[in-house]
Amino acid sequence: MSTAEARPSLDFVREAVAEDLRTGRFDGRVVTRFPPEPNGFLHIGHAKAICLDFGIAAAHGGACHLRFDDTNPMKEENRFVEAIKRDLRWLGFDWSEHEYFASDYYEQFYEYAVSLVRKGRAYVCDLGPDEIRAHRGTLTTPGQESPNRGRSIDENLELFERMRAGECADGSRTLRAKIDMASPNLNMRDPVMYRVLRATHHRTADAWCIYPMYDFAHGQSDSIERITHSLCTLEFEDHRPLYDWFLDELEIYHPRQIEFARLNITYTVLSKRRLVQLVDEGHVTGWDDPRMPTLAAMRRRGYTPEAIRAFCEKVGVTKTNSLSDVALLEHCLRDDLNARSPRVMGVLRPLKLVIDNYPAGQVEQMEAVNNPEDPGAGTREVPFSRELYIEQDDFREDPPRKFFRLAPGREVRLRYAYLVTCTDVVRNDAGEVVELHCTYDPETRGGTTPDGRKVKATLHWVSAAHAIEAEVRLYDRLFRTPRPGKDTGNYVDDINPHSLQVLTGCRVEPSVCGAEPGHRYQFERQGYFCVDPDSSPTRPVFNRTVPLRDAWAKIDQAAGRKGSKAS
RNA sequence: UGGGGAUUGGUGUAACGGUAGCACGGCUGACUCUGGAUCAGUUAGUCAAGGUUCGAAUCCUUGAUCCCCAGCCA
Repeated sequence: MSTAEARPSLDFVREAVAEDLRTGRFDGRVVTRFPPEPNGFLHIGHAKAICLDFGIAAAHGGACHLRFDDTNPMKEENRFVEAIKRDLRWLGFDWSEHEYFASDYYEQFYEYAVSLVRKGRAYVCDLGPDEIRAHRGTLTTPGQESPNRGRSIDENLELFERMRAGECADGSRTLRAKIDMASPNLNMRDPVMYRVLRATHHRTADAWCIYPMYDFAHGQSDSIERITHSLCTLEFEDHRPLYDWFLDELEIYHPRQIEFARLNITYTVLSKRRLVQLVDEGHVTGWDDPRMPTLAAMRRRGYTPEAIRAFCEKVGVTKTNSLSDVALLEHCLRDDLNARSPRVMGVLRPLKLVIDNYPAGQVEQMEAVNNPEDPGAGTREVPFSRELYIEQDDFREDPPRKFFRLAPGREVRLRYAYLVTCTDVVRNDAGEVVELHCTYDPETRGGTTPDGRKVKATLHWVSAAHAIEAEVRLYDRLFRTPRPGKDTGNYVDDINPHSLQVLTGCRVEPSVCGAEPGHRYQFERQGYFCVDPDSSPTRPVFNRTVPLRDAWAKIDQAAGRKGSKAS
């Protein structure tokens, strides 16, 4: 074809879709699906799949179905389907009327199974779980055929009907596909299609006591919905022969399964099993604990859907097992937040600063820019007075090299206000600095210097009398190693004990008063923060979404490593 | 010792026989009323060995390493 384009290259999945479009394999249709099991919350690994599934459909004017893969009533709950839908919408995707459940197809699956029995391709097996395992063989040795493999079609039909009718005890019998017990692919060694299980299903309640296995449900669901491209992760590559086998034997519409590598990110875990464990064992406060990699947690922490989508686009889609640097995620986050977050001043660890030559009782309203990246965001007024709070970190009595902030005798700018010079230091009995005295230069109102003199630092501040008291929750990575469990053998041992630091008595400028949960700010020179639902009207609670890149912190840390850590 | 995948700078990802590029990170520097942002520069790579070819990350051969599979989970 002459349609070879010099556009940004397509990933291998999109290329496969493009090829199918060229060859007319699916009559020009593109229909994908996102098939979560409702047994937990969606995490950022799912976001990658979601962006792919919905992205490919959208790129070709096709639909992406949301299908809950609910074939295991033991683990699935309605609260998870609700959470999944909420998170999908938040991420920015719309499945319109295409909301399905594998459990909607149970009757159809049953008929499919019966037709396979009639064809002599499936049989009822009386082996228990342990016996089935023993008969399966190993990776290097073939399995043994079930003693029931030769049952007559009529007997299989009758037995399968009795399984459904509730005449068999849980685990006593299964329906199995008759394929090849010597196959090198263990999935083809007469895989179980149905098991007997008395559990109340979150949707079908007690209508069934037999439930189909994933392999006997997924492809058939895809087929029923006339999916064209069924995208899944690499571990299902071994299942594709079985996916194809069922569809071929059933002689029904046959989508194409394509596998891609799942997402991994440094300093976190992204398997549902592990996330469940973190929640159940109380290592975090819940699925939406802001330290979790779940979408609900990231939302609460202040991540934007745009940042997550940008990240998913940047990591790409391949078959390579990879480990993405969390720094890339944070870059995407900052990139988005920088463009849209209103700036505000907030002091996390307050240190009182008194301007001796500023009139007591006087209050000036200083004009501050809301977002230098967005002129349309306008300005606001911030009250200034004689007694202020600045950040404890912004003062050093004995400033190290390259420390440009406040120190005895040094002049700095108070952002949007005045230049001040430190004249005195007040200490408590323990010798800690508890208050600073300064003088200000009235000629520098607004932070300007009519004489053109320069100061190396600009500090954020709040007026002591006007500031609002707040709680701030500082989050660090949940794990202290890039690959949790890699060296310790147990990822739980790598949990970072300092992943949450709660600061109380923080002071923020009055303009944030009344901000709704979810509202995001940049606290200048500190990072991006977001109002937590735990906030009350009188006392806001902020989550630190991500700190600003901090050149000084890097210098300071490097110096600290060499020793000389004066207290 | 079975089967299925994978292998390009520290990390992620392009290149489809013709100059190994982009992004993140790192490091310089410029600029700055956020030590932010921005801008400029820089660092560093084709798993190995053979072979084919004028020319190989790409094709062939042999080997190495890593991941997945022995649930009546998905």
